[in-house]
Amino acid sequence: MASQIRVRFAPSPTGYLHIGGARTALFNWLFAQHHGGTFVLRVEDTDRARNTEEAAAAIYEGLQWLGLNWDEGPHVGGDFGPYFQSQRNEIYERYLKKLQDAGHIFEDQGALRFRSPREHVIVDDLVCGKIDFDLSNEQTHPDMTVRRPDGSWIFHFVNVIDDIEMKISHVIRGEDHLSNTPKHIELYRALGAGTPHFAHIPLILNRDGSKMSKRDQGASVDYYIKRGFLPEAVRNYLCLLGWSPKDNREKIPIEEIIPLFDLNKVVRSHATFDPDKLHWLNGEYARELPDDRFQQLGRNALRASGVKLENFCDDYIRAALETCKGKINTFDELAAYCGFYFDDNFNYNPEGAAKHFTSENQPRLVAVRDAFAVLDKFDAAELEATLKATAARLGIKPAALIHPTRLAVTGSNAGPSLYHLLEVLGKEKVLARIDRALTIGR
RNA sequence: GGCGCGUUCGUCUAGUGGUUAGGACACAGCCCUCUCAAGGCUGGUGCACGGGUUCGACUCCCGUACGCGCUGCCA
Repeated sequence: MASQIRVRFAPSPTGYLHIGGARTALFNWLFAQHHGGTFVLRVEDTDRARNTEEAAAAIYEGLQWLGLNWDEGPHVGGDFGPYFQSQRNEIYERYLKKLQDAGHIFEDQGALRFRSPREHVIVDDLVCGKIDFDLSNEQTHPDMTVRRPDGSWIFHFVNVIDDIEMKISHVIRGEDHLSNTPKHIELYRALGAGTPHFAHIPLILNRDGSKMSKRDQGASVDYYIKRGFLPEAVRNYLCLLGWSPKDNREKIPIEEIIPLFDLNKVVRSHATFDPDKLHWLNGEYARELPDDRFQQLGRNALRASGVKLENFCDDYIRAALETCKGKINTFDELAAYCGFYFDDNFNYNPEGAAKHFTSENQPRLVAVRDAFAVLDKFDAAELEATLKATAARLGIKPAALIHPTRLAVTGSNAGPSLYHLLEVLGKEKVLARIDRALTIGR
């Protein structure tokens, strides 16, 4: 038996999916998943119907990336369409007529307004609790406009009608709509429709307490797609913003969140978006990625950074990426981390060069080079043994050789395991790079 | 201005009258270690303020402050 739970995400096609909108969509989706209900996507394009498809594409892309697939809406259809407000004019006309016939509508300079009954309206919110709004004062609560003189519709009106028509059972939306809710309820009543359940979820703010807006870095889901974040990590992080499993877990698979998710566990206060924590959580997911997916995402990231992978053979790329597993948090860090595999003309880290390319280390590096040069097997185990033997012969600690060698072949003080990286690079490149360092380093 | 919501470490949160106020990110130190990560250990920082109620308040009530939202012929 199908559940009667129906929720919707109703974005305006702005050309990007806001991180707060994504979280609202996520909570709706989770609620639907939890109850075996239906998740509807509706595009609220009352105002700017022109480039709707194009502007909505970014929203589809963001939702799909996060795995928030809708059961009804654009592309997938459904029994309550169309799912674009710009195509629902007849429905709105019909409802307007109904209100007009009942005497709820009056004209004001060409615009149409809904006459408020002017009473107290109790909003019984699933997150915020019961709230009493006093709408009796016309000065503070003017009659809302439902239609502009040019015939276009106002959000409050069409939003309510669509929720009625689409049989939405739970309206889960941002807290910025809480104060609008009593007006909406007046409309439901005037239309003789039952009111849905409401749940207003707290807003996501910037570090400085301001509302995240389009201009803020990281306010768009697209930002995380481009920066090589993992959708499951972003989704997990978003779940933790305003909701908690209450058992101290942070990293939770979505399959485990679904049965746990409930509106009454949604926090009432605003949340500040913390990029650091997302970064950490992404690393948690990145570290346990299956090899094939890591390889795929790694290659994508390198190509996006301008690395010409076509100039290298597949085994080499594979081996190179293998040494990076578990080392990066987001894939946009990859090029900086292992770009040396694909570029012989890298620069040396200045601090590192000052510290390790010293006259004292010069002969040591030569010793390493010579030891490596006579090796037949150029694998990690052999390289490690050789380097350590060389250190012992010189009467110094392996570290005294390791650091200059790493800098010489990678240009950096940090990176993948030295012995493995040397193996991947291969004898020819390793020797050439040490030679280059010996020239430049003096 | 009016109305509404909110306020536990810097941040996300647990906590529903009696707790050494817990966890996580970030930060610092130590351990491990071929670097960097990861991992382990340790540490510091918190109940906005003022009144009540109560034997006892982070928890309940009132007020103040601060933040946010709404107050559009934006959504």
